Amino acid sequence: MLFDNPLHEAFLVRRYKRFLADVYHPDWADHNCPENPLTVHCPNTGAMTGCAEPDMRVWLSDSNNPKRKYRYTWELAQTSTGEMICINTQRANQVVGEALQQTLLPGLGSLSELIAEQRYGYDNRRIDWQGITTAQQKIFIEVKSVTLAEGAQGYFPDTVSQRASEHLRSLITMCHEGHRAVVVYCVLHTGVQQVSAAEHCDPKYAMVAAEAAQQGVEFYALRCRITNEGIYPVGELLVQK
DNA sequence: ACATTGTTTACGCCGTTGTC
DNA sequence: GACAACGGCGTAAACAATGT
Repeated sequence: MLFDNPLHEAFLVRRYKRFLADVYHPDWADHNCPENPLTVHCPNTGAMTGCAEPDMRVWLSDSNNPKRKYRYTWELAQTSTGEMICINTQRANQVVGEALQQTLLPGLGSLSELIAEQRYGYDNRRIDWQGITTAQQKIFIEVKSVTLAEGAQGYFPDTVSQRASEHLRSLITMCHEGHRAVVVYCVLHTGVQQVSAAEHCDPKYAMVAAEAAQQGVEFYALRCRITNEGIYPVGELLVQK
């Protein structure tokens, strides 16, 4: 996934009201200090634990859309140790889509008829990706973006997420109905070498994840290269049980 | 039109208080 | 005693910006 234009560097002042963040850059005439910030759109409704610390170096995309209230979109953040994090949750689905097309997750095999955001089942829930395996079996893929790191260990979720547990329940149902059901942790933090369910953030999710694995739901993690020019799927990472 | 999700505002209900 | 007014509490709706 290539950004339309090179991203603009800035520094974070604060993130607030879910969708907003204030940033500045010493070189910008109109917004050169934290006291006189530029407000940008924050496309992440989650907790963003460790991704939104004051003074973090961040990168913005320019929508070039005159209809938007806030022209710039916050895409990346850099930790104090230089690791890159993508905070735009929409990117995860795109990058996983590319990974599926490139067969970068060997365990899934080569998939055909990939459809995004398809509705499924009695609860009419949206599933991130749906496809057909080489064995002509239906496969459903739920993408979860991993941005929380403690050292090289990545975790999902970064806060209690009832929704995430509900998604796992849906996947378990899909397994029972004879389909393949998969979670792909899209690792959007370059410091992460392995991924596991975050028992310390959401014990219930960890429990349901273990149950899902038992019931046949498959778990994969995707490593990504993240630069201010694009986000590229690289290959598989270990998911710890 | 719907989704994202935590916060804020609005509102309905209940029990207490004050007044006639 | 009857009823309005009010505070507290819990729930529901609105809100923030954008993309699909």
